[in-house]
Amino acid sequence: MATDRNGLQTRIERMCMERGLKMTGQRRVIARVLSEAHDHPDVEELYRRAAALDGRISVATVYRTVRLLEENGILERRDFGGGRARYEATEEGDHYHLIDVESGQVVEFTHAAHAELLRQITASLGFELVSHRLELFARKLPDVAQEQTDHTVQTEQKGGSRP
Amino acid sequence: MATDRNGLQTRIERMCMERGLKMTGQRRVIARVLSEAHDHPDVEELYRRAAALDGRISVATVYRTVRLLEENGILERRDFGGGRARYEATEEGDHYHLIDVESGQVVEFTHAAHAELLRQITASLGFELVSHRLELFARKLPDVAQEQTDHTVQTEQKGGSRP
DNA sequence: ATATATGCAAACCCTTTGCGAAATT
DNA sequence: AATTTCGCAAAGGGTTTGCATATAT
Repeated sequence: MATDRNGLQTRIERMCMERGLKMTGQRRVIARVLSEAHDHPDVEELYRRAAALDGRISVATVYRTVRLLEENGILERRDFGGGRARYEATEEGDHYHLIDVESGQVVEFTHAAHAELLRQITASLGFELVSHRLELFARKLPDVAQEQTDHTVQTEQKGGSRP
Repeated sequence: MATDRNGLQTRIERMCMERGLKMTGQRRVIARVLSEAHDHPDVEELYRRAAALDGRISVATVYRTVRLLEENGILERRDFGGGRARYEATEEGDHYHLIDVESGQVVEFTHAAHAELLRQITASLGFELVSHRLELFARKLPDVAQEQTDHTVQTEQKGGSRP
């Protein structure tokens, strides 16, 4: 039964097997990279990390795997501007992204009321909300002590982009 | 002084001249096409419409012009999914887009409170909002009589796409 | 007259794909 | 053993660009 070289299954590998996906060595490595990623890597970066673990992986396979996982609801594709798609594991809690226009840093935040608000707007237009996209492009303010709100803050160091 | 064949300046042509942009024949045609467009055409569509008016226009010029106008705040680039950028003239009133996932139809709506809400969220994260992106992907509901809200509704027939 | 814009076609970038070889169930 | 996946390199689709020519100011 598929386990990695440490005898441990990553969360994403488990999800793959639950869906009956064939687990090849490459997929296991990519699954591990994704499970350990706490940022929003693009394909090239995933490839770099995967290749560092295994070497026998091609970019084509990363593209194919990423697509497969997205189709299976395991991964989510994001577009933060900049031409390339970026990926993150599907999480339970909906969250949004703020992109620092200067550094490219991505900050995740939640806003529980938002989804409901969008659902209402959609309904008032005679539609049923299927999905939505919300990205904030912002610039860091001089560091004034901030009050803590209900927003979850999570910081990430990553490449630049423009709206 | 630059006028089109009818002796009339389009709104966008006027904006170009205000910004001191050199007005070539091609730009005038593209400006006219954009001024008359009430939808969100992609470059290929703009090219088609421009070529219908003039013929001596290349796609490269449309790309260059569209980029120039965007850099000058005259045009706004949109991404409704589907790989190609789509454009619309910069308007005073901020509005958002709902894309019908089945027909590709784009519905514009306004939501005054939204921008302010996003500004607050951004501030609470220690940032200053520069710009934002919000798109709703939705499916048309069976036609129940809808109450009219403050949302401005404007309908458009246009090519498909997927979130 | 000078600087800028255009057309054309080649180049680019990210992503997808055809094919024979390799690996999984 | 049958089927799916992989690696490679070539192809695709949207967008950009180098260069010689044409055009606006």
